[in-house]
Amino acid sequence: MKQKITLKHIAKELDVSISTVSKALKNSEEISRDTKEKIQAFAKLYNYKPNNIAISLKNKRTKNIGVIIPDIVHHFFTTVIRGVEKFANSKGYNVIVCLSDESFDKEVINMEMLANGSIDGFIMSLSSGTQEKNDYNHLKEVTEQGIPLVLFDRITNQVECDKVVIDDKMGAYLATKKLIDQGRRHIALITTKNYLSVSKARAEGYLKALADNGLPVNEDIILKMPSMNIADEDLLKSFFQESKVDAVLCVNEIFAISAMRIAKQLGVTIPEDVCFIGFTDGLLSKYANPSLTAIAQHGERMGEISAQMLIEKIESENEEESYKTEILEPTLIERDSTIN
Amino acid sequence: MKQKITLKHIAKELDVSISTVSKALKNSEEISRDTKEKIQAFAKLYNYKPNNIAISLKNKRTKNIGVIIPDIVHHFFTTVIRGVEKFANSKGYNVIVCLSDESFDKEVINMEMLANGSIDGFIMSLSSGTQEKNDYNHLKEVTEQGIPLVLFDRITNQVECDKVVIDDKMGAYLATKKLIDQGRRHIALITTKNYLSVSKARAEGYLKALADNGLPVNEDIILKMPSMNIADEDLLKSFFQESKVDAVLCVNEIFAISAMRIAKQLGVTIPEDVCFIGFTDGLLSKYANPSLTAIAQHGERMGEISAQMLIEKIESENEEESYKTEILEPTLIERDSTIN
DNA sequence: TTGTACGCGTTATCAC
DNA sequence: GTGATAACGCGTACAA
Repeated sequence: MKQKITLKHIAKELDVSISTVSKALKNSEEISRDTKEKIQAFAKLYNYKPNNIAISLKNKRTKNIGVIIPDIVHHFFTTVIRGVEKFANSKGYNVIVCLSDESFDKEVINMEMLANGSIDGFIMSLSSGTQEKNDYNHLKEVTEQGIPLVLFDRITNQVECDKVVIDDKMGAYLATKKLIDQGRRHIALITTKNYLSVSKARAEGYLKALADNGLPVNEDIILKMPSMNIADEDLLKSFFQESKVDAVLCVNEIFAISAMRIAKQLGVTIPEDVCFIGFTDGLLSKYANPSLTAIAQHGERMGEISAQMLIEKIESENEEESYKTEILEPTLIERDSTIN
Repeated sequence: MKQKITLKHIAKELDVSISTVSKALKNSEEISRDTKEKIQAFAKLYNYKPNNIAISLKNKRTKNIGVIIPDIVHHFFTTVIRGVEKFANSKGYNVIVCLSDESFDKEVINMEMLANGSIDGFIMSLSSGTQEKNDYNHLKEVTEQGIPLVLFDRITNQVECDKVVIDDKMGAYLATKKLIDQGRRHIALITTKNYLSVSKARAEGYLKALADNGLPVNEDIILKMPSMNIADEDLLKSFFQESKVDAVLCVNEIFAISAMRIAKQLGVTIPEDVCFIGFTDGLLSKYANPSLTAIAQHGERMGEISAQMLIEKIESENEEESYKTEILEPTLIERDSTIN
């Protein structure tokens, strides 16, 4: 096992001082060509690489960014990570991923763990637990310490920081509008209990589209699921049995896929009898049968933008506190679950 | 903006020495009750937390583990990350995720980036680029430096380290056997060019099952896709048009879903005309229509085991080099794409 | 041209 | 009971 080599080792071996070695390796003009060549050759031979930790301690820069997300099975979050990783890597940063598992406590623990010097900044999306509890002190503490923070997708306006979202309201509006334009009049909304910022915004868009087109709101066809990750199939079944609907808008693709399946089991023809549109244009939407018309959230782009905003903040000298909120436009991807 | 507070600050503020503060905060017996209380109260008030980086430098332990995977859109890898994160977190470790993007070069860069002190050990799955190139020097260098490494799923026996895999051969065997038992005789295999270790093992299982049951191998119904991430639909189409098959085994679920769709478009009834089985029991398999019989790879479990093996190595004092290979048993999850 | 000294934040050892 | 010192690995201002 060949030990990791340090400046000190090289210095001793070549009988020069540590600082000479340090300078030589940075090609400093102060050092003679001879010694530089000697040292550089030696360093290369033994594959010297500076120790990141020491450099971090010195510079107070870790070149790490912390990403805290509620869950990693949601395809959307995966694409965001990808975007973050891509941009961050291109700027020489590593990505530390922590999962809050939708829990307030885990979110707090993860943040504290990373905030003690492990990272230069945070990119995060709030856990449902946090949004439900409506407690953002852990975020505030972090920003007060001067650690840059970018919130994406599930955000709060109770914390001052950079934010990246898609226009969820507009997305829902577009989708609902499309359904209305196709002559649908009984449009259901399948969502979560609405403490989630995104669910709320999506419901607003849905309601506004109805209102703008003179359609009444029917609370009976607004279905609220207990969990964001899995659809309650019994609920769906009784829903489709009892309600007369001709279109369904879902706040995520798992709900949409599950709803389509239950509907088909009950003899519904898609899209003729009932049209479906889901949020998040993920793999499931693409490969569903029929394929699902979806509102794309552009996760990868969101990740890239978040990373870019964060790194700019990290690397900017001036401490003027100005925060931006970037709003991305959602896109409707039309597939076979609606009529073209 | 309240700056991060250090031992030095506390020491100056309370007019004691740094070492006294350090000891007091660790509740050392050496320090008088009075000073301890004073210091602890002050530290708590200003929310003192030791700086991770400084501790890392001192202990030569970062409490970070590096995970390098080819891609994050494959559901399987996501579940592995989850397992790793779960176990690692419970032991106080953070997870740094890097994506090699199936590229040898990126894999090397990521490894080098992390190997210089940022992490205590690696968990990784080889990129296809690396397996194709068959060059594992970057792995060897890392292990020679004494950095523990656990390979999972896509492994190589050219590097000595801990490994975690499922028995891919057995999985393919089980699946093929099941199809044969159902009376299928023309069983296709949809795979990748077989430099990928897993594809190779799966092909072996498939071939062995055929041989054990006296069935001939028909090279014409072994279809090799150019990419692991996306199925070439034209290839699939001409394949189903030209070949007479009554069952299909796919090395991943994207191939399986795509194949099912194309087959259906061509008027095939599933599972009566053709049965389908796919590797990786992911969301797509579960939500497909018909739902896909799948070979579960137990990604989360694999992640947990990898993390456990790695952390044991990291924290073990003795340097005896003994490496284990953990082989998990695959499970066949029966759904509607095969006859029950 | 090279070397010394110091600091980043922490802990451990030893001296007072 | 408290404090000074060295060390982890590196970079740099300053001295020689």
